[in-house]
Amino acid sequence: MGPLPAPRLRGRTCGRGRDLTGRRTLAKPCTCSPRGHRPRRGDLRAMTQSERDASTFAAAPRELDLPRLEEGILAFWDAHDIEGQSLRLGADAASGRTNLPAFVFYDGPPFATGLPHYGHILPGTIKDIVPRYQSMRGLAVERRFGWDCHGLPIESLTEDELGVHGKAEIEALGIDAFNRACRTGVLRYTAQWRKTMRRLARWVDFDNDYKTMDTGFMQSVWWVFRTLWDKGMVYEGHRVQPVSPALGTPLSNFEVAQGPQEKDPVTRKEGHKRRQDPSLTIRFALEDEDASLWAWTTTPWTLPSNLALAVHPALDYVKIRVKDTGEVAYLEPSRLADYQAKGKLGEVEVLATMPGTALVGRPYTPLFPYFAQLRERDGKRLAFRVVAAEYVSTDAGTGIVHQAPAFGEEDYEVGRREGLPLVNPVSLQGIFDARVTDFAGQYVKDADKGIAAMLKAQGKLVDQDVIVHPYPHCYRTEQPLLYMALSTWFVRVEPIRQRLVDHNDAIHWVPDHVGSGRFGNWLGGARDWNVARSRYWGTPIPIWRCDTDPEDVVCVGSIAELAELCGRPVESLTDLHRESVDAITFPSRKTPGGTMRRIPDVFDCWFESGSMPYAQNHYPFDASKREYVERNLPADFIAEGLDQTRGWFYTLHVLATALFDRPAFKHVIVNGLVLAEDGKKMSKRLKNYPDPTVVIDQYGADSLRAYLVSSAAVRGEPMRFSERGVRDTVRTVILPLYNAYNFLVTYARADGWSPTPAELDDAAGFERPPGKLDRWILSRVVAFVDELQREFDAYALSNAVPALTRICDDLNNWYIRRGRRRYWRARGGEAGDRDKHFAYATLFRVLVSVTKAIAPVIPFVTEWLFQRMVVDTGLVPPGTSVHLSRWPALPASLRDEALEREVAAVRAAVGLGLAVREREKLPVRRPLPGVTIASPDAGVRAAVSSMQDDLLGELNVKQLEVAADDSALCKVTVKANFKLLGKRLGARMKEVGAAIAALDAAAIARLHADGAIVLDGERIAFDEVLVTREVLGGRAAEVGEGMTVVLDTAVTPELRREGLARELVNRVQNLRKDAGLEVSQRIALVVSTDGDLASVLGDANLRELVAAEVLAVSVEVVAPGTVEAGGHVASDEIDGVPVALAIAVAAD
RNA sequence: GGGCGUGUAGCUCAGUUGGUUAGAGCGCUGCCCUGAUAAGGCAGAGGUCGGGUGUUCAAAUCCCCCCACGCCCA
Repeated sequence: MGPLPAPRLRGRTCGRGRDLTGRRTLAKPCTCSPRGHRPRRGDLRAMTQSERDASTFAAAPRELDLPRLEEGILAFWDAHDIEGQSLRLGADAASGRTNLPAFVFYDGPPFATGLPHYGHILPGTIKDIVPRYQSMRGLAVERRFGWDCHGLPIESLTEDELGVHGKAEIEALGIDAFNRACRTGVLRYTAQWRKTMRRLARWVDFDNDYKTMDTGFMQSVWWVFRTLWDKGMVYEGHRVQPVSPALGTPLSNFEVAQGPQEKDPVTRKEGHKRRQDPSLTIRFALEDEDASLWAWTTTPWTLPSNLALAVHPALDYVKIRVKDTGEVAYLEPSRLADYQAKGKLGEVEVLATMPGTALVGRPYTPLFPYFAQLRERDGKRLAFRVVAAEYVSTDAGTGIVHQAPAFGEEDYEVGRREGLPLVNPVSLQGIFDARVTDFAGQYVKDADKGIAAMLKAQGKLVDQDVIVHPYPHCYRTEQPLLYMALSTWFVRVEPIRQRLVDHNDAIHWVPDHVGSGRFGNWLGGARDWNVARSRYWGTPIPIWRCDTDPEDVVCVGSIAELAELCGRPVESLTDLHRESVDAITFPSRKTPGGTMRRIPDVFDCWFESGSMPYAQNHYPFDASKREYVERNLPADFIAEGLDQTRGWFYTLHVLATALFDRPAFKHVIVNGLVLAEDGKKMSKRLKNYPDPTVVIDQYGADSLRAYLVSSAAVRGEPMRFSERGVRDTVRTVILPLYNAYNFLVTYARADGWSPTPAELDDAAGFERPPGKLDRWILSRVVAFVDELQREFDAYALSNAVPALTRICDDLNNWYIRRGRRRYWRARGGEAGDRDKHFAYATLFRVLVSVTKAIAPVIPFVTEWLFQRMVVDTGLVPPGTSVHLSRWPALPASLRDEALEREVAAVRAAVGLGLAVREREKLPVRRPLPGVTIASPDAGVRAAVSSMQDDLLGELNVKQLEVAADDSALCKVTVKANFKLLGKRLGARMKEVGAAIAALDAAAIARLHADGAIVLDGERIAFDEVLVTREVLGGRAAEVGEGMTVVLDTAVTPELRREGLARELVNRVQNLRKDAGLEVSQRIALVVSTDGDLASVLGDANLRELVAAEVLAVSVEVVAPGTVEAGGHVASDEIDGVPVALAIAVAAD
């Protein structure tokens, strides 16, 4: 798809041309100025200087250039510090400087490692809409921007930039230099972020932001950790982690995922790069029987660390004798069959079958002597025994799995459960230490061969093979990773699991399935949290350990405490990063002669994100904010993407529960991922999405916001971003609202009508209009405002824009359309003036209310409308903003649902009538003698009768007849109401349903009259059937919506002449429009024609009708061919009669 | 491999405790209307409701299995 043209709206003079049939043509050249040289009439500042009359509406711009309009509003907000006023209200309330009720919002910190894209713009919009709405509701909302500065993404970026990779190189460069580079790198994009957020009208305080790398923030993180420590929630443990031996460092999951990938040749699935590894089947000699256990491994280098063998407790195992050798061995029978099938094993005799549980506990001889001393402890068997493990599978191997607890996560878990010691004779570089005497100093993967050879020589090898399998490799060195248990620090989560689940019940999730499903499940199975990372750029873990007694550790909870411990002045400790605190040591208070040194780890950066409610306010060190923090937990509202479920949402929740036994937030909107239009991830490389700044410059931020916030993504589902969608939003959302405003301004200016303060009064004080049309639109607006309020209060944002389109439809396609003539200048009479006043006042009031209610979603256009309607007209002082005003509060008593139903019935009748005209090819301009509306519903009949004028006008017919009985017009059939009857009849439903459908007209009439009928022995009530009507053949009628609409199509000569007059009116109006006349300008009309048309104008009444409709002060009929070219002229045919028109502007 | 979600018209999505003609908007086609609107109205074409199985008088909807996509976890 090529680039989409920007929507450009032009004034009437450069509109698409029309020919005189009223059809639009594309032939007419466009006279609008080229982009960039447009008249600046849409610009707020320009307009306020040159075009604004005191206390009346400014003219609508000839062109609506949304991006430019938005820039003007940004300048207006800046000039009057509107955003600042809103933000300060929030900050003041939050900090207790004012008594305004507060609405508490936490901003989730983005990683500032790139430019903002749709994945930030969508949550950014959500985070803007809710606080704007709550502000209008009278709450003060503090909104502080947050920056997540630490963590691996920024470290990786810095490594690339500095060209240093891995621990050794970073430490050679110096942590100081590395962290300095991280510190500058992380703020590189802040200016662009700020610019983009401003352009999107996201009101958020960048000046009073928080950064996770600020000393105050970091000190609060220490406090959080120390508090957990004091509660006994911190312990040192091990976790099996992937290690890159070449880099000599453990890797994060993120880095593992960045390792080389390839597709599996069979499954075609992307996975780790595949490699060849040895595949050994080893015999372990049982100590209590002259037999062996066969076990299998693909990592021979872990065999020296073997401490157990695992069997599945529920699987059956067999004891066999191999016929050739006489060896007796145990293994799983399906695996036995596999070995035999592959020819690795000959005939066997099955000696016994037993469940895995029967093998558990049996002792075997250590394969190697290195750790044989672990066989017993305190006289009890410790290692080298069979254990049970559910994870044992029969996919490969023997069904008996070698266990080396230090070298696999599952092994580690089994070892922990079984109380096995943790034996790790391998360094981070992958080198065996001295304990493995035969292979000491060897790289483990190199030792694989020697280990296999030794086992073979000792007769312990059953089988040796090679396996090709996907295996994680180092993202830098491409060497295979080694998994090993490393010491790390944990926060206990398992003991507070139930509290986490309980507090989650109090959280309102949007969509709710995230809370009950993904998040709830995660909490229910929550594991202790490994909070330590052996990295550099992060908040150092404040644990100091004695160098002579590893059990002697202290956790430091503040700068002051550290200063006291190390004997330095507090003022000298201005930074808490590794380069500043690693060197700090102090003598142990417990261990004489011992020196306390910090452990090298830093915090998982999620620990910092989860600490933000406290750390952003330097809790508890800043005494002025202590109460504030405690009062503002939980937050009223947060929002982030679905990917944060186990990230920020989780860490916030865990820490709030652990520290304060509270949830961290009350309402949360979870947005889904924004995908490219092709349904794939947005990718810079593929260029499968348009640059956000380009989209904003083209269509405006309001359109983008409205588009995003109407998508499934605000309900946590993935959405496909389409530029076309943004463009359509301009047309379907922004323009209809603008058009309604444009109508008001056009006529108010022509009429000199200006609003008075009474029209701004939402309270009950204003004078209620007597007319049905006005009362109807007011009722609709009350319903609209209520609906938005309900949706916003439920944090359901996606229905706001559809609600706006519905009210705009009511406004443009019924209220204004039906009320059009009320705004025309020549009305005369006191009654007319009074009606006109209500017409203007109602439309004005409606537009202002709609503008306010939708302001949180489309802040620019609404501000622009507000300025033009309310500020320019002098109702409020300059510098007033829609976003600082209160939510519309129209009296609920304006709601009139009965009236809404009436209008709905009339609009339905009109729709049916127009459908008849369509089908019968009866153009609406041609009047028809009558319409009959038949409905058994008295409400429908009353509605069409009472709004007869609207109905006749829309359908262009002269007479309305209303009837209750439509039996002469329609064929009535009934069918069962399955929903009702099905419950009652169950299995008989089908049979009875058929009987109901077979009822004839007479039976239906009886059913209606008696209220019930007996069929197949079942009594069927009238309200248990559904009535369907079908128009009887050969009629100009349509049926639907509980009524039948029939048109009388007998056109009299008189009606035909009137139709011709209206055709003529239509041609003149088109010409007026093409000529660019103002709506109130008078014209002199010359019509050149003969025949029927000339005689129509010869009729004084019809000539008067035409003249009145087109504002002609004179109508002259001349013979064909006498209208000159030039000026405003047009020619056409009406009913085959040629006609030429000429108009000239006349004096008023 | 596990958890959660998604799959309905060309596109974006509704579809209630299961109820028999599966809807809307956009786009397309035709017709119509206009004293504000590059708008609007009416209609038409367009669907194996991802596939399969089961439960039921009745399944887009409930069960089970499978497929595809996404996120998170392993």
